[in-house]
Amino acid sequence: MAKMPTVDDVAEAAQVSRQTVSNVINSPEIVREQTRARVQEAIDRLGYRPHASARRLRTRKSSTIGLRLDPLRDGISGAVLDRFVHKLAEQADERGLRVMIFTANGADDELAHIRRLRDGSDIDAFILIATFHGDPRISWLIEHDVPFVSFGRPWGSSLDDPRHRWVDVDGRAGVRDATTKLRASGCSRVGYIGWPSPSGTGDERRAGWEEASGFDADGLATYQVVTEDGVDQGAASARQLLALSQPCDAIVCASDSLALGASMAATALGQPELPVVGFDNTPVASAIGLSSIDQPLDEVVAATLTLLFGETGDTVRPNPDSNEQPTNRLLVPRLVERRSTHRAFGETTGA
Amino acid sequence: MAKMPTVDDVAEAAQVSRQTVSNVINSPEIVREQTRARVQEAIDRLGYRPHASARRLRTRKSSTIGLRLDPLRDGISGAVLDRFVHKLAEQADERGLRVMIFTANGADDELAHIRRLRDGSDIDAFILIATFHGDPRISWLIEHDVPFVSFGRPWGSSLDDPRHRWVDVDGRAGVRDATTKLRASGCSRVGYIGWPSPSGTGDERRAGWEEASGFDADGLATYQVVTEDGVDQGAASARQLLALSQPCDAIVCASDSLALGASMAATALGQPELPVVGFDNTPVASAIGLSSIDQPLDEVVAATLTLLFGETGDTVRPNPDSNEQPTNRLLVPRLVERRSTHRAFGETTGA
DNA sequence: CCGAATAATTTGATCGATCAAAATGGATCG
DNA sequence: CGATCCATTTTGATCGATCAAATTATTCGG
Repeated sequence: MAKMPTVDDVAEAAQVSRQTVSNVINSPEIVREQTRARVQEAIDRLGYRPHASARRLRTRKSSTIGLRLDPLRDGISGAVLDRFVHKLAEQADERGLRVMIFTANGADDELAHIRRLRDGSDIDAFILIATFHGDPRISWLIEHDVPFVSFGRPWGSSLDDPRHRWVDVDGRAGVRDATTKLRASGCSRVGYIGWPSPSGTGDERRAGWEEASGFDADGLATYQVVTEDGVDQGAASARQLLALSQPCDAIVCASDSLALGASMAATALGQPELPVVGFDNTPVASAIGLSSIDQPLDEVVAATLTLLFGETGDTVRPNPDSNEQPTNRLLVPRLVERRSTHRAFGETTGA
Repeated sequence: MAKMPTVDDVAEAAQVSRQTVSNVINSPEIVREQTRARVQEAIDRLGYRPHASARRLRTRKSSTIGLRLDPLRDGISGAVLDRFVHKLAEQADERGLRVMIFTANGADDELAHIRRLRDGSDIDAFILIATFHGDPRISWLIEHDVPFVSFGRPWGSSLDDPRHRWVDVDGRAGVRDATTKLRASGCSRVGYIGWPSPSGTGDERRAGWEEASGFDADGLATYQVVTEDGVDQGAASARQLLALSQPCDAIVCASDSLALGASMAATALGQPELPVVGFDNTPVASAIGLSSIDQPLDEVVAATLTLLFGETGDTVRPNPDSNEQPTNRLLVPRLVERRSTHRAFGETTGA
């Protein structure tokens, strides 16, 4: 690789001082237009690029976001996080930010990584995904004053500590709307397949169904099945719901995995038209024409970056300590309708 | 954030010079044990961490790998790349390397990004994924002497330019073995569903089937269907293969999407036991019990890093210009057997 | 046309580490 | 005992940029 030109090289070429070159790059408005043009020409001609490490050393910020990739889940739902990662890379780039990824085994290991990256000034801010009840990372990050935003609301304690900025998707509203829609289109007994409690996201989603299902206490108990995530589990649960004396005539699930299983079971039982709705709008859902509740990841990422860096900036804002402005965002998901509910909704949407 | 200690702080605390502190960290073997221990104690006590940017400025290397995330594919198969990313983050970490991700729209945009990151000394080396025929990135990177390795062999020209280091998975062997195995277990007419030519990976996979299928020219033409990727396409193709006067009694597919469709179609036609094999071992395959050919991503990543950095090092090796040592690796995938082929193989493996 | 105020540019110091070379301290040996 | 050699440690310079303060150029009112 040829030796890269430095500010001094450009300065000499443009007959100005190094600082002026620096100004042309960082605060062009304070440089006279005529000078600016001359310097810019030299920059282009020499192919100058600021040396990122030198700049970071001096300015003491790295403009880099750290993101830990969750351990691979075999489940289908891991795909959401992958989409999140992708969107993050995209939008970070637009703000002139970099994204660095790492993996860790468990929260402690993750904190060790964060500490190392943070202390080495490698990374300015972190994004946490998949928060859980009593998440030790949150308190540690607050304690050590490391700027961060979590994708996932706090569960349990410290529910409205303004120092914890977060973005989340309102799964309850998503499920509620889907259920309402199914009922409005004529389904009278909408069943639900969800995860065992306590599960932050899972409980929210179930609550959405309960609110909109129109069942009384008995009905609520009858028309929901609690099970671990998985295609087989979804299939078994669906068979259960369809074997009732008054079988349900639509099913909403806490995940696409469950929905896929439910859908296959329904087909096997000769009811391929049974409306089934999943959650997360994973590639599988789109591939097999399964309606699913889609998390608005574009907005999630945008909100995350805004909370961290402000509307357009690329400088981290410190952990807030007052209630001056909102420190969190709860976004509403939307139902993507596909074959699996066309019968119910009577529309035709591309798969 | 409290001010971080520097080498000088540690030096003072341990009553040595800054260089000795530096040596303790970078070449402990040249420091007297007694001194080393004292310095180490001071490092631990003060919680010192080298400032990454300062080090990079001086050493002129960033120990950072750049990776472009492909545009999101809606297909199920995108999952392979996600797994790749994950493994890469894991193994890079073990070598003390960092991974920085970015996105781009098309090869040109990607090159612009690469250039920027490279010129800013942000990144030492790049990993390319999803190479294609006449890939412009390859020649550009070679031309500009940017160290890189591609996951994906070169297609078309420059087949054995030693300056192009690559790692790939031998899809042909994978499909061949799966086909052979099916035939050995009693299937006499193994069909194939694959992508239209020309497609580097697709053509290789098909060739594997052709080599092991045992068909004559007529049979080869009859028992393969060419189609775009997709679940619906897989289902349609499978129906076609099963409607033959001599229907096939097993199907191998170029992807899990196709295989999923084929499997569903077979079930719908009352043949749920028809052996179906997919490719990529995506989460869906594991979720629904579909046998699939698994790319050994651990090995792929290990080989990639070895080609770039040597056996254990963390320093990039320049683009090689001679044939001294191998500059590529072709790895063999392995069949993961699940429900979809249990009948054929007579085994019981967990899903 | 002068001096104050403001704009534009330059100079010197610094961020925190490592490199290269010089200095120190012992051990070895004739 | 003194010269030599090796192991260990220290000093001075440097990587490429930006900050803070100083300097020079320009504008404007009276």
